[in-house]
Amino acid sequence: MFGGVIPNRPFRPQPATARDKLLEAAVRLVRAQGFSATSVDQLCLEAGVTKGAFFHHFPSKEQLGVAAAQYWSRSTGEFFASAPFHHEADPAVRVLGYIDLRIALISGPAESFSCVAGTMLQESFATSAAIRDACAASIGANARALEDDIAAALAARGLVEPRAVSLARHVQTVIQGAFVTAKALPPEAAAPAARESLGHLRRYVELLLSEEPSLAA
Amino acid sequence: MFGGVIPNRPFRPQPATARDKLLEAAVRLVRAQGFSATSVDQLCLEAGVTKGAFFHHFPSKEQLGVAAAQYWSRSTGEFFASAPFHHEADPAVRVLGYIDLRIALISGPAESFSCVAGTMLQESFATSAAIRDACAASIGANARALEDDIAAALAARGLVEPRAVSLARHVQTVIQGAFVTAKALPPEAAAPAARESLGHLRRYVELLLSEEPSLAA
DNA sequence: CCAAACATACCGACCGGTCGGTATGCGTCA
DNA sequence: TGACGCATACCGACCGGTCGGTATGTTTGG
Repeated sequence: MFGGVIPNRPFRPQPATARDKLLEAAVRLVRAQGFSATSVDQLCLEAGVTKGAFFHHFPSKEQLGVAAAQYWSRSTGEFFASAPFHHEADPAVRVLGYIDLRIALISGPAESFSCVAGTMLQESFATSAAIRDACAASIGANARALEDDIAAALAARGLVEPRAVSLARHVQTVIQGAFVTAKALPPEAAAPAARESLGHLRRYVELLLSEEPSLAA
Repeated sequence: MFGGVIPNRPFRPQPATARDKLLEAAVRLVRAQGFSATSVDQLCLEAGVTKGAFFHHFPSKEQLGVAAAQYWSRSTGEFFASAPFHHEADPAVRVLGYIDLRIALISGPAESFSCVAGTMLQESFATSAAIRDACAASIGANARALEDDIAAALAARGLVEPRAVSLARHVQTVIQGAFVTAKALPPEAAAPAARESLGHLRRYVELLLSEEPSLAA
């Protein structure tokens, strides 16, 4: 890969402070068992810090959840922002390049490639507005990062339908869905199935962007 | 709608026994706040039964989760099995009819149209094999119910790619993803966004099944 | 020397689960 | 017919343990 990162979780800094260690632990545990099933004690154990350190850095478990979503959003956002597909001249190629990169990042068991924001969103959207908003911002940022390229690609084909914002959201929807249904399969089948769904998404985008303008009318 | 059912949650029987009341309460609460964030006491309160009744019918909270997934799978399965789109002659129309029905069922806030199996799967796949398997069976049954129609529609167009099993799974993936990303939006925007993503799925299936055989080669 | 960065000990509320007991319905046999 | 025996359905107080959170040190870097 590029930038010397670890495929599934880019931009993984050596966690130095107790705060960083807790955020890293939160990413691992939330992916594996969700947020509410993860206790503060468990987070401290996984991070190798004590409870005092936890509540020194975070006023509550909920605030750690918010911070974890932001940490996740920032590190993944930086990773995708620095990906080489942005240098492609054709916006359609950039869009497909993003999807190909997402496919390439999927490997191993489900908990190693699933999305922290999506997982937390699902269980916290009704119980914690702060966590919901942080997760929504993370997924929304991913969609927005795609929107301009999609808009340019659609415009280049003379298409007014679908709207770029809608298609960008759809891309994130399929990615999130792939993470969910992957968890229904045995570990060794999870990644291939998720990649296959993203393959369908890729084909859809390809069909849209290779469509003859006459067919779109 | 058909059969005199309630749109979002078909085949809702008048819950008579404490067991049924608990399963109905589980559907509501799990949709809203997930499984592990829902306590046994809360389930009893919502169902209007006592804790004694709970553990009379279920040996553990985990087993209630399994039963809730099966209850969900059975009631939704019966609903989709009895839907009128099955009477269409063209298998492609049946497939699109299924997607259209799924779109029609999406309304109101996210917790009123989201999937119990998908929600529980996400948080329990690593902590409870029994719940994971029950949820996986529910989603798998939905995919399998589509597979024959998809296979027939693809065969009628002379397509060997994609495989029917893969496309059937993809349909479920997009549906699950739509439920997740809907939760990132304010309640009034959730349903329209979810419908829009299923609209993209519908367009993809349409593009596939209306594709000229020459293009597929 | 003092704040920031931790560690330790502890709290009350709530968790899933247990247990002794009651109400009710049904088959059975004198 | 009716009273007995027994299973099912349900009740609610209670248990040990874990939960998120707090109070109070102790260490450490500037």
